[in-house]
Amino acid sequence: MPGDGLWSIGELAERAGVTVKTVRHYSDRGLLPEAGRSAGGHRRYGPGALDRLGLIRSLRALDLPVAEVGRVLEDGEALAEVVSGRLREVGERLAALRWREASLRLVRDSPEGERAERLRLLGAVAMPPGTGELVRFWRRVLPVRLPGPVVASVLDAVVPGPPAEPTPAQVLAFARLHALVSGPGQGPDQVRAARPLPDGEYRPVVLYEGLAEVYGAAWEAMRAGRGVAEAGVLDGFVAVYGRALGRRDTPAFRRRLTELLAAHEGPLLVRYWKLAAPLFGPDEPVLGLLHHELSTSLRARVGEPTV
Amino acid sequence: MPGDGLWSIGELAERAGVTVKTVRHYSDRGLLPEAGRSAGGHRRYGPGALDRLGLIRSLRALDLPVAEVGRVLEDGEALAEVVSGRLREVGERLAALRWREASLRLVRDSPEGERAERLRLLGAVAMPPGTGELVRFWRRVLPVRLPGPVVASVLDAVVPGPPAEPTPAQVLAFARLHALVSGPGQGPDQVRAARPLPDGEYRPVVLYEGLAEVYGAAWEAMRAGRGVAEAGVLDGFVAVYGRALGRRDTPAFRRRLTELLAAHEGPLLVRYWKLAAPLFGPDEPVLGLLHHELSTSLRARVGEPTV
DNA sequence: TTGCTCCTCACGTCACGTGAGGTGGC
DNA sequence: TTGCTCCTCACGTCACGTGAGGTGGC
Repeated sequence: MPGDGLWSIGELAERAGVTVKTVRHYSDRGLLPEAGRSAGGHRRYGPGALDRLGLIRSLRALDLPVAEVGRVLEDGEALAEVVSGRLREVGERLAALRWREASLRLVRDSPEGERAERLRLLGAVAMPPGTGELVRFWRRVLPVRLPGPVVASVLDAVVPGPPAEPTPAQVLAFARLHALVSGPGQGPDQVRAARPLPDGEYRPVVLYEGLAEVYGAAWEAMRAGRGVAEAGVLDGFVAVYGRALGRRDTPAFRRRLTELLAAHEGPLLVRYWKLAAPLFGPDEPVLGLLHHELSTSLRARVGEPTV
Repeated sequence: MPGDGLWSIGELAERAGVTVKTVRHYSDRGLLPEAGRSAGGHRRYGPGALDRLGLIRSLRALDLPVAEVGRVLEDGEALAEVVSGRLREVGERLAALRWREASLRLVRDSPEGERAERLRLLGAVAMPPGTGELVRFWRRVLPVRLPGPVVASVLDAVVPGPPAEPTPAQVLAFARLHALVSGPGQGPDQVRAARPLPDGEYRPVVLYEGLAEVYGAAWEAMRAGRGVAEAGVLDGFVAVYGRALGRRDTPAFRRRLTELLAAHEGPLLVRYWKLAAPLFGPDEPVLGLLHHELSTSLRARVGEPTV
């Protein structure tokens, strides 16, 4: 029916640079209205169809699902919302793909003998991994009576976030951390041993809030190039334990504290911090390391006269 | 049939942390052999099934298609190859997603009035865009008689590669470049006008090989903090045109050359280089800019006595 | 009349998940 | 006997591409 100013499906498809099948698909789904049909049942398209088809293709190029494209066509206002939603989704897929790429590299570059075990480790974590398991672990480790807000801020400081652009080494560390924390070997006994002091002997809020402050000071000292365990910080460290235990800072208390700290720096937490350390950014304090430095310095000084 | 040391599908699934449907799926596809069936037709699994299922899940976590998982299970040697293939694929998907993310941001942050046009521009390029259109453009612009290797090295220098992690601005520049180069307004006339000199008046190989060297020297001068158009480089620039045209470097030739260069710095290439410049890395020379600087300096000096 | 276009089903893609309708096993 | 598990189809997902078998339009 030439001369009616309308196009056949083939003419429209060619002008838009898509296949006839694609145009038919959009027509059937209602995205691209036909001006009508010829006597023989052939689709005919009006003058607005080419622009509309172009818009559909542009939106599809952004990977909007056809249904969303339909929404946008019906209501131009919806574009911003739909695009934001897509951005969120694309962000998630990017995170997953980045994690997957690092995992594949890890497997590819693993020595023969370690491959099987690493595959097993990787199979046990999501990509990207959530922090749920780590959080649950710390909730078990932390003293039961600690109030919610304190727990939240501790969790925030001790649970590393999955890096946005992980290296294979970080993927491995995360997988191992996950295995450490959710595998066997962290039953009630091990978990209890990971607590800083035996339950019931101290005031947990005083200890945790005090330690947060001391770690902060230690971190500042470290960034400023001074020793992590300079005298003022170390005194603060001892004072916090003193307050929590209701004891004064005496040489005897320092010796006792040294023993306590040594007894509770068990293999579970040592391994935790070893794995977790490289997962913190250069601007984030690694509490486990700071704690270790403080404990070690204290041990070295015990017996020395208090300044 | 308890006591036979075998597991039902449900027992196996629970131990592996997957659904019964998933196990059935792998069994049906031959990845996970059944030890046999019970009298009533229920699947029974032997002791190796749990490990095998774990391996399947690990490989699936790396997003190997089930068919590839099957290959790896049959032939452990195939793992390296399959993983490499996957890495290639993941790399491509990452590139596409990064491009898509930047495109979505671009659309989201576009002023109302520009959105429609930008959508149209984006719809016309692949994500990530290929360089095919740009290459075809330059093949039309370059003199016909230029030998293959020279063409190849020119193309390499003038066609920007799509950045691996594009910003929205770069996505827009690339889309505009694409439109510039493949849209209307670059028919034979415009393309001929984009050539550095009228055909037949000069020796193209001499010109292009010479210019490559001069641009290199200009780039070095620029990186070293000296002027792009310091005397030595500028003399070289003139000399190359002189050799190509069979003329000596005289004040008259310099004036003539200035006119030629001005006549052929047409809007097509000006716009090309304006769009392309931000698509080159900081360590890559932008030939169009260097050329412009050299031409401009020459124009400024014409009339001055040759040193 | 001969090609070419266009029509409408119907199926495949990928790795399962979701039923439906029926049955085995403790 | 009663739940619970397990069985086998069959269909849906997503945006088309690929036929098959038939017909309109120049």
